[in-house]
Amino acid sequence: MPELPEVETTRRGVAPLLTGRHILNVHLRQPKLRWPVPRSLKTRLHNQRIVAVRRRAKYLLLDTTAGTVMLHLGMSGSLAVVTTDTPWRKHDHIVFDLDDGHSLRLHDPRRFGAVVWAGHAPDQHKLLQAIGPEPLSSDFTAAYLFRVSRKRKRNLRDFLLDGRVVAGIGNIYASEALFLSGIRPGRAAGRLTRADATRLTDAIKSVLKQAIRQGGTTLRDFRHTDGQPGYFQQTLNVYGREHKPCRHCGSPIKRKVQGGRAYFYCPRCQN
DNA sequence: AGGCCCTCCTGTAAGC
DNA sequence: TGCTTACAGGAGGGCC
Repeated sequence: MPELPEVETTRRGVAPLLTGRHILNVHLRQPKLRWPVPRSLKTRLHNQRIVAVRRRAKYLLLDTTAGTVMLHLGMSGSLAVVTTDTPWRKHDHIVFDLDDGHSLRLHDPRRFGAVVWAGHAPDQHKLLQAIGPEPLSSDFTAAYLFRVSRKRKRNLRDFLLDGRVVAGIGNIYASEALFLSGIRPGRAAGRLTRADATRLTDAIKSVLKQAIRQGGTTLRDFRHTDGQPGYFQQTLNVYGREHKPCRHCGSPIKRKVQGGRAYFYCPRCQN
C-alpha cells in the first residue's frame, strides 16, 4: 500500500523515537517475508545504536553503528513504536527492542514487506542500485523525464511505476499526477512532448508534497505511527473515483485495467 | 534493452 | 447467512 508519501510519513513518525536508541534484541516472529529475514540480524544489531532513519524510494534505512537495515512495507506493512510489554498483534513479524522500554514492530498481514541487511554501504546495495532519482530532488527534472521517455512504448502509468525511471511512485500517485498534468495514463511514454514532461514533472512533485503535508493516503489500513489516518484520500481527484464526477469538469471518471492493475482518469481533462 | 507476466500472502467486500 | 471470487496501494525475477 504505502507509496513515497506514506513511507515518508512513517519515517517522520518513527525517526525521533528511534534515533540515538540502542537495539537490545531482535525478534524474528515470522521471518518468512518477501525474502527470508536473516537470523544473523540478532547478533549484528545487538547493542548497536541507531544513528539515523532515512528513506530511499519506498525503502526505510535504519543506519546503525554496525551497518544499515533496510525495511520495505510492501503493500500492507506498517511500523509501530510501542512499549515493550504491549501484547503482540497478529502479523507483528519483526520486532526491535530498544533501550528505553519501547519496541519497533513491523506489522504486515500480506507479508510482501522485507527486512534486509545492507551493511556499511547501503547505497551500493543491489536493491537500491538501479533506482531512479528521488522525485522531490533537483535530479528529477523535465529534461530528465523527457530524455528517458524517448522511444518508450509502454503506457505512462506503467512508466511512472517503474522505479528505475523515478523512485517511490505507486499506482495512486501515478494516476493523480497524470490527472494534474492533463495527460492520459494510457498514452505511450514516448509520445510525451517537452511541455508535457514539464507539466508532469511539476505535477509529480506537487502531488507528492501535498500528500506528505496531509500525512499520506489512508484507503484501507495505512496509519501513522500514532494510529492516525492520513488525509490525502480527501484530495484524490481520480483514484478510486470511477463514475464519480470529475472535480474539474464534472465528466464521469473512467477506470481502466492494464497489466492487472487499475488506473483512473478524466476523459475530458486528460488527453 | 525493453516489455510483459508471474509470484509471494492475507483481508475485505462484493456477488450469488 | 455463508460460501466463492475478485481485488488490493509492490516490485524483483525470469522469459521472450
